[in-house]
Amino acid sequence: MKISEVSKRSGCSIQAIRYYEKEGLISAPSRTEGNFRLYGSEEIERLSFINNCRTLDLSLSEIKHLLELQYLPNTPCESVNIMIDDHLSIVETRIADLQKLQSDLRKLRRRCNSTRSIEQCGILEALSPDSNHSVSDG
Amino acid sequence: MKISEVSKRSGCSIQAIRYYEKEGLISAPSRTEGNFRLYGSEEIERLSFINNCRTLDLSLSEIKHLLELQYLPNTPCESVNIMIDDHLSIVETRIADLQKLQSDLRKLRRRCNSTRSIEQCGILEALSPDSNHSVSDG
DNA sequence: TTTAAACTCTATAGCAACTATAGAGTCAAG
DNA sequence: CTTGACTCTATAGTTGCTATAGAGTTTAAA
Repeated sequence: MKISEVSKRSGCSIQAIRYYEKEGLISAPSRTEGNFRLYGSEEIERLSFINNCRTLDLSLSEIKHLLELQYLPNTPCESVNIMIDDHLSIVETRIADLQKLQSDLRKLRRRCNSTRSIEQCGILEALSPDSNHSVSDG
Repeated sequence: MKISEVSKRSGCSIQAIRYYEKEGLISAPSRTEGNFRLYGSEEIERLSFINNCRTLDLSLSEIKHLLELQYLPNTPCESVNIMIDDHLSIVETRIADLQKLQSDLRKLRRRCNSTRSIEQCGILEALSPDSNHSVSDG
């Protein structure tokens, strides 16, 4: 299979596949006489795995770690669990941060209706440093 | 004032201040004989404004737009409101995406307890493409 | 057989908003 | 006068790709 077929079957873009090769997540495949990459079906599995992990926003280095673990089938899988837990807590933190941001933006938005001038705009006033109405207070 | 003082008072890092100058968010200040940047208090206000906006995750180009509007005090401020609304909807989408991710990760995590081997790990199994348990299903 | 379309290759730049570093110069205090 | 703190510019690095240029390869039709 050439790269475009592998791309379709694995869900990874062609550029991404070449990038993963460069980064060592997949090994360099054989080539045709004309220097085109040639893949077998194991590559599709591996790339699909990578794609699944990317869907979950795991970083390439985390994925690399998971791929390496698959060559050590008797190792305890605790580090996999820890990785997922760590990832979960990052996601939780990000959600909380964004919810704070959302609330700040909503408060800010309430400072203005659309009929004013820039000079009188409550939003710009709230963003200004000498304002009594800071970004975060209600 | 030299740059480190402005940094402390505005909340922007020294590198960030130089970056904002390069990007045209603040104008190039005067210099000492020895080529050090010298600022007045208006720069602190402007940088604090920028910092407030960055806290709300507004992009530099959005901030640039807001700064330009301040020179047009009689313009209607509708575009400010629209910008905040647009920003809010981006944040809302991001939160929803992350919540989906969080739920997927939690489901994944439940596939494994820490006493197994890599070979038997339910997490790795779920991430594999030939699995009947895809990443997203319960 | 030619030729054009479709595909692939490498290498490089770009994204966003900085941070970090190197190497050099400037300034203030002791 | 020297030492340490500060500043300067320029460049690389961050993350995971995408987009592009310019060149070569393959395939199918005319």
